[in-house]
Amino acid sequence: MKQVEIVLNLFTIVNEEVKVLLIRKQTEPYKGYWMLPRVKASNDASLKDSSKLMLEKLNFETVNIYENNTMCDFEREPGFNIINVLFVGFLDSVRVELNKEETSFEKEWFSINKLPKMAYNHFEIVNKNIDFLREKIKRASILNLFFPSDFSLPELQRVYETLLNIEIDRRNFRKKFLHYNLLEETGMKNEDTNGRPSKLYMFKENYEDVSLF
Amino acid sequence: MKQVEIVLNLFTIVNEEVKVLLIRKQTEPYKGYWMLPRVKASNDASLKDSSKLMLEKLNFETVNIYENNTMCDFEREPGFNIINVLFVGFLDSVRVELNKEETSFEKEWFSINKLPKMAYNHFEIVNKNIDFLREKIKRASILNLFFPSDFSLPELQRVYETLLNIEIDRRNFRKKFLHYNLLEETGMKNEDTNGRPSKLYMFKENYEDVSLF
DNA sequence: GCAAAAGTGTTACTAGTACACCCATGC
DNA sequence: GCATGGGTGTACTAGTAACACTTTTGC
Repeated sequence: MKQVEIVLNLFTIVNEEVKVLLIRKQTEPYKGYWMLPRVKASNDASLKDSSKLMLEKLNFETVNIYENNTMCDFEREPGFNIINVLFVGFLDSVRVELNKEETSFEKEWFSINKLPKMAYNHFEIVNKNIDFLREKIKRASILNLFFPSDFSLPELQRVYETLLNIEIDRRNFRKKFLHYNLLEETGMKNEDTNGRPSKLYMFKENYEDVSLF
Repeated sequence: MKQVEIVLNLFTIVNEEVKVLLIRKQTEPYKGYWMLPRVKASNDASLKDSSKLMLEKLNFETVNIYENNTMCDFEREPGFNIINVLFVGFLDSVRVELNKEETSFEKEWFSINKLPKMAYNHFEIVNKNIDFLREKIKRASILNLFFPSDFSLPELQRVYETLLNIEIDRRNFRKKFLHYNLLEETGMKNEDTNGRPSKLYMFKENYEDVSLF
């Protein structure tokens, strides 16, 4: 037998820490373990549509997700070939904050450095997706999907510094993104800060794909 | 119902043209059309293993293949959700030459600029995989998988010039690859040429991932 | 010895890095 | 008015791009 599972891996960055959204498994096997949100691939909908439905169940509606790859969990059940189709999304802290409300299942954001015991091969999956993310932010190509709108350059910089584990000069970081003509100002400012409010940006409709790091 | 198909997309470059391997479909639907080699995902083997089997059937044994992504062909048959798992490989002209022998099915290398009528969504798949390839050769990360050994720098350069549709200075191209310490000489030379034989190289076991283009 | 393709080094320019001061806001 | 974080310009350094001649082979 064969089974196709859609696995959703949502990332965010809070206080310089990369975090993933996990939910608590309520049934055996692996009862009480944490896992990535998942759903069986529907026969009546495309993979993308099924994953959108899953996002809605988690109360995220405006998150862009990106299909990464598949992973075969051939070991899980003898005679069963389980194929995980991986979707990755990236949320800013505002969207995470809006999602604090109660759900029927336990959910929590875990730092990728302090992951709990996870069900199935989900630990492996998270690591694969982190690599995917790390690689993707090195080029401009799909950054607009990960960062839909309303981010400040210091915020964006923290994402880079955290994920790539490097330190970047603020002025040079600005220069890079503005020089390559990737961004436009929204005209808004982020006032929820101690110091001077930061300008908010969004990616342009069309920009050239360049290598950033 | 749900069905998982492994689709194999082999590329090569001959005379500055990017080519893909297609086989002729012998049964309805799309009888007589060309298609990518494919196989149903086995219940008794991982996706990777199934794809290796398919390679053997095509008489390619030493080709590295790389999993790209999935594509959902939800429209193909009403009530059927067909999930294509895409594998991509890259062959040098020597391996292509070795594969000229007869097979029970018709196979042919088509230039990506002159593709024939193709079955299902395979045209779309080929284009997605070309983009994948194009993106991958811009970084060092998995170049060693695409170019396992025994290539000359002029050959490699032609791949870049063709796929990226640019012209590169020979000296600067060499400098880039040698400076980043990606390659080592095999000590062999390619004698099958008109002019001076070219040194053959291979990628080192370990090299740093850098942005090349 | 001539045609064909490969190998090599130097200079000019462009892009990236390092660095310090001023600015807007909250308390 | 001071603490906090954001925004800006310039000089220097390193990496990329442009360029011509020599070398090795086959015929």
